[in-house]
Amino acid sequence: MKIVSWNVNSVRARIENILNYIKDTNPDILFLQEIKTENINFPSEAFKKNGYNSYVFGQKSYNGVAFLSKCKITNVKNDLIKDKLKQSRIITGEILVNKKKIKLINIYVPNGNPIDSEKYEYKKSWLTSFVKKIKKELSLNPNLILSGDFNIIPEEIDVYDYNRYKNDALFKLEIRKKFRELINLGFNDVYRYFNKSKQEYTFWDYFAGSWQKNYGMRIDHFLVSNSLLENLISININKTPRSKSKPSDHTPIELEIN
DNA sequence: ATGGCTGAGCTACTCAGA
Repeated sequence: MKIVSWNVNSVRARIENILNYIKDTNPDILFLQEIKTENINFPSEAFKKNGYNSYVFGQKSYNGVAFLSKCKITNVKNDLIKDKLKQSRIITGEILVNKKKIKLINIYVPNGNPIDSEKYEYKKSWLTSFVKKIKKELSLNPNLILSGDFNIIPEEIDVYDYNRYKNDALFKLEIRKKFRELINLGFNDVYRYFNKSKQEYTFWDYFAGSWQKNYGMRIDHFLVSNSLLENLISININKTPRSKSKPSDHTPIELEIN
């Protein structure tokens, strides 16, 4: 089973890119972030024609997350944590794989820049609530797949020049510590599990030729709980969509499990 | 290099992204 996470930076502006990607790679489930639209304007019909059900937690203009899935996702919810600003950043659901009930958690973590603003405080408190909730979730169901745009660069190797990001909300130590807290609850950063020292990215800025110069960062992640380690087959950052015309600034990360 | 693009909402421009 192939599960993909992709921050599409507007589902409506990206519809052609997404449909082309789906036809090329044939994933079973997609976790989308930054769909930037309300539920009513989500292009569910276009996805339905291509064999996918849509499960949407939208918001006007900003944020918004969704699942696309060939199979049914059950128990879909938007209320995993209480979001202080009522932004659409989490959607969860359940699937059955080889008799294992797996909970899917799709997230779009606040960016948090600039660090001397309320936005940074929001990111910190959001992550604190989230880590706390995930600890509880793990005690209820040990089989968790947690993925999305974390807006966290885990380590120095995960960005083209970490010195430039020391005081950035994506790389500040107290933010990276939140990521480590999650891992320490009993998760694996799947990309790093398979690639101990490889340097690859999932995001490149639109400006200053960042893509051409490979000035990127790895901020989109798949975390799976320890109980699912035996089910992992592979993980791949697929850079092709970022090279296309009118791309998202993020590219998909693809997980294969059995 | 704290923005050089890009998208949404809306029709001139701000806000947000990372």
